[in-house]
Amino acid sequence: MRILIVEDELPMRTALVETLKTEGYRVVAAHDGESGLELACTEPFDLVLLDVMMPKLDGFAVCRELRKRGRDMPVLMLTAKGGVDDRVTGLDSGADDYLAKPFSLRELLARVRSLLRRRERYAAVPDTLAIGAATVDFARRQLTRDGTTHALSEKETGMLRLLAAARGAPVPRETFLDVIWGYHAYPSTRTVDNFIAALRAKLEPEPANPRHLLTIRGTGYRLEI
Amino acid sequence: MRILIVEDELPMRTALVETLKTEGYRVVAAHDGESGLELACTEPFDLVLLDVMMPKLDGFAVCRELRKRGRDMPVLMLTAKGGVDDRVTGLDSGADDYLAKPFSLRELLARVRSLLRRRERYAAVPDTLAIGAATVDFARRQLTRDGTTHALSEKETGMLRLLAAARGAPVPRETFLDVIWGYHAYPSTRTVDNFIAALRAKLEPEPANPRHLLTIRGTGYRLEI
DNA sequence: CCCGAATTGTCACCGTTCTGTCATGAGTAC
DNA sequence: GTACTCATGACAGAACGGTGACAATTCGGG
Repeated sequence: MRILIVEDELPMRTALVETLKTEGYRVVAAHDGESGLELACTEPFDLVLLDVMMPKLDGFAVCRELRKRGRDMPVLMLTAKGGVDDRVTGLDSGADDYLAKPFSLRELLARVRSLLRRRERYAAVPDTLAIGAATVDFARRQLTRDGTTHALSEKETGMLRLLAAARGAPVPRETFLDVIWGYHAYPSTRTVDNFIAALRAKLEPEPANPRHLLTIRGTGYRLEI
Repeated sequence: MRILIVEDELPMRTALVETLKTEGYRVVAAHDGESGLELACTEPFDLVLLDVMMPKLDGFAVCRELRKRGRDMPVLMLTAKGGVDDRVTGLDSGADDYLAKPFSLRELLARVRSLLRRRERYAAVPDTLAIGAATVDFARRQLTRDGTTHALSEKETGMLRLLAAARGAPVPRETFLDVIWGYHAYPSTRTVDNFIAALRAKLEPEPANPRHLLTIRGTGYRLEI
């Protein structure tokens, strides 16, 4: 797992690099926002640790720019300020999690692991998947059944992806919200149901009698291929 | 991948040649602007490294002349001056990226990779392509449908090429801007939409109901052949 | 077997964001 | 000068995401 650290203060940078190396991650460090952004855009990383307080290009700006350029690796923000405002700005700019200094290295590692794990399952899904009589093309974001092709929205694609990644295991509603919606934005559980309904309409020959996208009462949903 | 280096100072030239050769690129070096321009026009290169400060024909002039003659390989400018002015002149003259001396070789390699990657996909498109009832001739820059032939502008051709290279996957607006417009010149996203509209008018029998050049909301566009 | 609580399905509605379109104008090549 | 290409901003319309109300279903306990 390759991790990029963007942090201007030397002592903190060193501490982060050493800690993460010890855990077996491959670590690259940048000392300001610009070089960090450059690195993040040109080399592949599985996670970015981003300090907020940096001269010139701060962490928020780097994160926004990253998202703008379509990089979707998880970003963990680090900041000295602990205010709510900062938190909101950070998550708004596209960060996935947020850690206020001072933090314990133990806590840092836990969050890093959590973010990496979140991606893992999700990433290992093939480009196309056959579900009953239907075929899902994740790359093209479309679903074909009986010769009819339905476009899938961003969230719909994400939910199907997550269900596929679970390989038939039930996926709790909370997991959908965590992974698809992200750390912030917590819509009601009704929202998840709505998307399930939309997916059933496209996927199931008989949406009222689902045979593939099944309800697990009290838990969530699971995908029967 | 063939790279042309145009640099008058011997030590720098040697360093660049050696570094890039070590990375496995095929490298040719020119020691002044005129011979560099000559080489760039007569032999095929995938990338040009261009020093700005050279006697007689400087980097800006070489780059402008290259573009004028229709060579569209990526150009990476190198200069000792780090001023904003220089940067603007460089990008205005048609360069794709800009690196101020002194720079680390690591950074140079990262930019080279980035520029080459940007082109990669783009190159592997056949000369003509059938899209539904239409036929695109990339070399002649024209599109024929129902016996009517439409001329395609430079940007229109580029966008179609990029869409074709994506093989049905969605192409983000950012990617269009990166690849077709280049590193600098960041027009608004409305510009991309306008070109899509123009392409639809020529490509689609029913431009209001596109069946080939599809919108992927929140992302960009994709080509359904 | 029936009742009631909890969970899920469905629907209409609304605000936000994104896209399509157009008029306009600068810049450039012919 | 004229035609063409490209860029911009305003605006309207559409798609998407999110919510709350209510109906339907499930399940456990009397």
